[in-house]
Amino acid sequence: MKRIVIIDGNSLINRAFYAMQRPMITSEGIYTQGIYGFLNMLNKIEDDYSPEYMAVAFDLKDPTFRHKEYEGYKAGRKPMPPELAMEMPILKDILKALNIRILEVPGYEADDIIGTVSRIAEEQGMEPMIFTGDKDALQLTSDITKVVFTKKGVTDFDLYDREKMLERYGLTPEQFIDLKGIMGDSSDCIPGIPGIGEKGGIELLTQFGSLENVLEHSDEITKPAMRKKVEENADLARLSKHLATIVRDVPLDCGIEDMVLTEPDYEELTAIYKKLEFKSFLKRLGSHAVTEAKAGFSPEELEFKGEKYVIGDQHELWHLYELRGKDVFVTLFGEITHVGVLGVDGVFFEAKDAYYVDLRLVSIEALNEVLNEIDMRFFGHDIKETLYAMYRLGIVTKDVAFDTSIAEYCLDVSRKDYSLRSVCLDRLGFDPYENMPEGGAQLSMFSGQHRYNISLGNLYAGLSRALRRSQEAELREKGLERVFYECELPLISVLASMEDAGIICDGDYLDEFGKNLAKESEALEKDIYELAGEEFNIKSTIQLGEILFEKLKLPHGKKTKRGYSTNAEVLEKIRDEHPIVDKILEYRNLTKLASTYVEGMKPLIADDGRIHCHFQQTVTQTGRISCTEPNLQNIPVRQELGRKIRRAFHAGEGKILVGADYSQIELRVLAHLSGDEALIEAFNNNEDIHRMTAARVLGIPLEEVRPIDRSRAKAVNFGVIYGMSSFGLSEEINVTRKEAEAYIKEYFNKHPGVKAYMDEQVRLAKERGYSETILGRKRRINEISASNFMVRQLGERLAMNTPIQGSAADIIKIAMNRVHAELTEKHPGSRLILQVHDELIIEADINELDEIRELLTRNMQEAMELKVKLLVDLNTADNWYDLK
DNA sequence: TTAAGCTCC
DNA sequence: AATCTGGAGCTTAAT
Repeated sequence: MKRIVIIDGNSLINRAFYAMQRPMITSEGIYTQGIYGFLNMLNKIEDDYSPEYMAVAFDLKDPTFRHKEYEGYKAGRKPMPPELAMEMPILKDILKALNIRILEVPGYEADDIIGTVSRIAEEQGMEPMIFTGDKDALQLTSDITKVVFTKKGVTDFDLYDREKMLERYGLTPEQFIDLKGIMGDSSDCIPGIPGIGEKGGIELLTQFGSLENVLEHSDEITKPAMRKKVEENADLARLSKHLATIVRDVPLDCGIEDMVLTEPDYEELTAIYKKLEFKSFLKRLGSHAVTEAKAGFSPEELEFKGEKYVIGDQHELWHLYELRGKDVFVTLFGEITHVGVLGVDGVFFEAKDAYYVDLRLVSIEALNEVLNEIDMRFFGHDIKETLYAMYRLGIVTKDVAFDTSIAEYCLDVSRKDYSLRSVCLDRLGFDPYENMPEGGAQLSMFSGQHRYNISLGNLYAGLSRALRRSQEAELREKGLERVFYECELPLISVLASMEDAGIICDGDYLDEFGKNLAKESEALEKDIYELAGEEFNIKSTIQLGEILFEKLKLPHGKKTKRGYSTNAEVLEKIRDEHPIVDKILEYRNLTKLASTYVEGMKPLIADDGRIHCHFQQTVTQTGRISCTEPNLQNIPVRQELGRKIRRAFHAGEGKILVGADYSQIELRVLAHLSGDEALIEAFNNNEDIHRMTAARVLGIPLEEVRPIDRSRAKAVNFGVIYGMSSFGLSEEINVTRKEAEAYIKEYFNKHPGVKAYMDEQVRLAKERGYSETILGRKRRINEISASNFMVRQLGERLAMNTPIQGSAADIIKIAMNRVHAELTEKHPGSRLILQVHDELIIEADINELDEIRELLTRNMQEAMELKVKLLVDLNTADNWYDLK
C-alpha cells in the first residue's frame, strides 16, 4: 500500500520551536530554531516510514473563518512569536526546494486540509499518516489512517490508529468528536457543556454512543445534576460538536498525484542551508550538497609543492636546520590513551618542505640536540595534544605561534564542535574527509592508523595555514587579538605541561577509603529497606519517589517531568517526618563519593602513579577552562567526609604542594568594572566584604552586624554576580519575597555604581548582541533579544554575569602564563599542576619553597592592575587535604 | 541519549 | 501573565 505522509506544518514547527531550550540564530540574525526542529522531524519521518507521497498543510491567515458562528473561537490563542513568524516563509522555501507539496486554502485550517487529503488518499487505496501535535486530529484515525503525535523532544512519535484509540480512550474516532462537543476545549475556545469534563463525557458516550443520542435521551441520564447540565446546554453542545468537527471536503487545487515525492533541488537547498548555517543538514545532503569553496580559498592552496624528507638517521637531522626562524606545523604520528601511555612513531614538521623524523630510527636525544639549536614556533590545530605527547616523550617543544582550534574558540565560544573538519567546512567550505590521501578516514593523528603518511601531514598543514589566514583577519576585526595572543595562545603549552606533570593519586588510600564507604552504605541500604518495608533501587528516583511519597505518604515538594522530585533540597525539608529520609541523604552522600570519586578515579591513575587530567580550553562560554577524565575541579571540599578524598592527592618525593587562591576575585572584578565607590573602598580597607555589605545595606555600624546579616549579605553579593531575582534570593536566605526585594533595592541604592554597571551591560549586550570581558573576550548572547520573557531574562542575567566571570578567567589565565614561564626559566623542579578557577596549585621542589611561594603570590596579584588590589591566600602542605 | 542528581568555583 | 542565580563534568537509571 502506498504511504502518504500529511503534516500539520503550523503544529509541527510550533512544537519544534518550543522544544528548543535556547534560541538558535544565525550570525546574520535569522532565527532558525523552529525550522531546525521541523527538519529534524522531517528527517526522522523519512527515515522511519519512507513515504512515497508527502504534503505539508498550513493555516492561512484569513478573516473568513469557517466558524464565524462562534466569535470567541480561537480568540484566546497566543499569537505566534515574531521569531517564529519570520521562520515560516523560510520553511516554505525549504519545502519547495525539497519538492514537498505545500497545501494552503484560504478560509480553512490545516486540520481541514489534512482531513480532506487523508479522506481522498484512503479512498484511493493509500495509507495516510498524519503528523501533528494537535490531539484534535484523533478523529481522523481509521483502520487505515494513522495519526502520529510528536512527543516531548523533537524526534519521538506516538502512533494512533482506530484500534489504539479504542484501547487508549475507549472511544471511536467519531465518538472523539462527540466527546469534544461535551467537554469542550479551552485552547480552541470550544465551550462544551459547562461542568462536564473528560470523565463525565466518556461516561455519557459509553452509555449512549453519540452526542445526538445523549441529547435525545437526556431524560435517561441517571445523575440529576448531569442531566440538568445536558438539558440546559443542548444547543451549546451541538455548536461545540460542530466546531470540533474537522471539515473533510475542502476544495483543493491539486490532486494526490501532485504530492508524490521527487528529488529535491539540491542547489537551492544547499544555498538555504548555508544561509541558515545548518551544518548537520548540509552534512546529510552529503555529495548532493553543492559545495563551493569560500571566497579567498581554493583547494589548490593545499597542494604541497615542497620537498619531502624522511629522516631515518642521525646525520640527516641537519635538514631540520632549514626550519630556523619559521612558523612550523608540527604533529605526531602515533597513539595516545587517556592514561597517558603512548606509542609514537615519528614527528612531522612542515614549513615549506616536509620533514618526518622516524623515531624508531632516530633517538630523541639526537632530535633534541638539533631542536635545541634552532628557533622556530609551532602552529597547528588543537596543538595541546601534540605538545602533551612531546612532553611525555621528552621531545623539546617550542612556543606556539598559532592554534586554529583555539582561534576558532576565541572567535566563537558557542560552537559545539571545534574539530578540524568542522572548522574547515565552515571557514573554507572544504571537507577534508572527502579529500583524504589514501583513504585515511580519521582526522585524529593519534588514532594509531596514521603511520608514515606524509601526505596526510601535508594536508593538515595546508588546512592549518588556510584557516590561520582567515582567522587572523577576523581576530583583528573583532578586537580579539589581546585575548588570543596574550591569554589563550601562551596558555596552550601551560596546560600541556600541567597535564604532563599530573598529580600523584594514591590508589591504595582510595581503596581503603572506598571499603569504608561501602561498609557504611551497605548498612544504610539495609536500614532503608527495613524502614521502607521492601527492597527497591534507592538510586532510582522514580522508585524512591513512590516509596517516600506514595507508600510512606510523606509530603512531597515539586514534581519533575517524571514523578516526584527527590533531590536533597526536597528531602532536607522532610527529614523530620520520617527516619528514612536522613538515611537516604547519607546513602546518597556515600555512594556519590564511592562511585564518582573513588571508583571513577582509580582507573585514571596512570602507570606513573599520577592522574593526568585533560584541561579543556574550548568548552566554556565565559572563558574558564574545564577539566575532564577526571574532573579535578570538583573534588569535594565542603563536607569533611568528602574532603578526605583530597588526602589521596599528594606531592612527590622531595616536593611539596603550594596552593594560592584569589580572595573574592569576582567581586573585586565587579568593583573594578563598575567603579562603584563603596565597593572599591570596602576592598581598599581590606574589610570582610560580606560584613561590609551587610553594614552598608542595613545602615548599621560594622560591629553590629550579626552572623545572619553577614550570611545574607553574602548571598546578596553572589546574587549580584549571578543576576539573581528577589524570588531566588528569598528562597536562598529564607525571607519573604518582599524582604528580599527590599534588600536588593537597598543594595543598589547603596551601590549606585553597580546598578549603573549592570544596566549598561544589559544595554550593551542588546545593542551589540554580545558581552565582553576586560580583555575583550566576547560571547554572543542570542537570548537578549528574545520575545519570550523567560528567555530574555536569562539573556539579561548572562549579560551581567559573563563580563565578571569571564574577566576573572582572563586574569587567572594571565597569571598562569606568567607563573609557568617563570617556573620554566628559574625553577624547572617545580611545576604548575592544577587550576580550579580562582586557585592555582604548584608541586614545588621542597628546596625552592620560599621562592615558589613568593613567585606564585606575586604573579597572581600582579596579573592585572585593577582599581582594587588583587589578594591571594597562600597555603603549603604535603597533600591536597591539608592545603587549606 | 536524556533526565535527575550531585560535586566544585 | 509569565519568571525566579552564572559556569562546568560525572554517574546512574530509564528510554
